[in-house]
Amino acid sequence: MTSTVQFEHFDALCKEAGITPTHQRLVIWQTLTEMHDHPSPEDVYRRVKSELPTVSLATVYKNIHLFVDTGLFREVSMFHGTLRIETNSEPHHHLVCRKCKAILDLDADDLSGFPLPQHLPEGFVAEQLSIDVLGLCATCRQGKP
Amino acid sequence: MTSTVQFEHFDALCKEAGITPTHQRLVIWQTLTEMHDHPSPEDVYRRVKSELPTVSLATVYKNIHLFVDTGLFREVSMFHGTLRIETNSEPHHHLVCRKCKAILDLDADDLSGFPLPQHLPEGFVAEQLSIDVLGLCATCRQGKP
DNA sequence: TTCAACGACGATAATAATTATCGTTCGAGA
DNA sequence: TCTCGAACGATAATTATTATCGTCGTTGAA
Repeated sequence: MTSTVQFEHFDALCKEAGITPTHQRLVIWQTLTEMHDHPSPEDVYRRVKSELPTVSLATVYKNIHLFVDTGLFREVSMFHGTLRIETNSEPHHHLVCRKCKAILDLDADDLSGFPLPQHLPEGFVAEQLSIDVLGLCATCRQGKP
Repeated sequence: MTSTVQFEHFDALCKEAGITPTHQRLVIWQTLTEMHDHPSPEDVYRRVKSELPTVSLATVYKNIHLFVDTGLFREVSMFHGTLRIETNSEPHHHLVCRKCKAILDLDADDLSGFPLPQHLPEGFVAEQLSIDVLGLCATCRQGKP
């Protein structure tokens, strides 16, 4: 459901990022904001195609990378062979099952108050922390204790 | 340089992990312990092949996964499309350049005192934390300020 | 408003990484 | 030593991703 407000918001984001706001990009962006997990490019493609049947998988890839490069979305590929996109814009971290590779979000509160490290190699500028808690999910614990 | 001590150590590790200690596995394991960075399977293959010319790339892949699954090594694939193996056994975290994807190790001291989170979803058992500091390395900062 | 220039799109070929298959060989226990 | 199942090597197949290229859409200038 494309509202004018959403479109204008997207338009502003594109201007800020210095990219052209096209119809395809709008739909891909909307789709991403409506998905509240960590979809793969293929997942996104499937949903976008239902709204925009002629879209190409390559376009989805190109624009996901564009969004990630310009900071509209973030990548979260930890422990997956495949690219995953972070659609949750709230500050949070991840819980990753080392067996089934499921990714669960973890409120930032639970891992708050953590300072950016002080002793970095010469010239490295730290921008953000990515914290993953590795372990076993309930389901996988059944199989192998 | 395979010493008896090393071989016995590997033998014990295999027994503990419940896997058969073969010659190929020994060489792959040794190679990994001698590399102090985050090699790709292809990197490992090249080195192993110099010692064991008939080894197959598939064998390297199979055994890397086996080592990772049984806990002899850890995977570190963050922000890479490709599998990387953690060969540094000291507790530490990573510094990742978001542009060139370089991975640098960060002593655990610099990120110490971090508690495992308390409010986990029902049934999830946290085993370890993986902390990545994202930013720009000195080289990449030159190109795009 | 119209038009040229350039970037974006879609289709698809190509590449890179990884995994599966399968016949042969090796290692551990009887 | 012998036997069986697991591991190996060679390679085909698969999967994910990226590049190519002709066409189309968007934007800014006239």
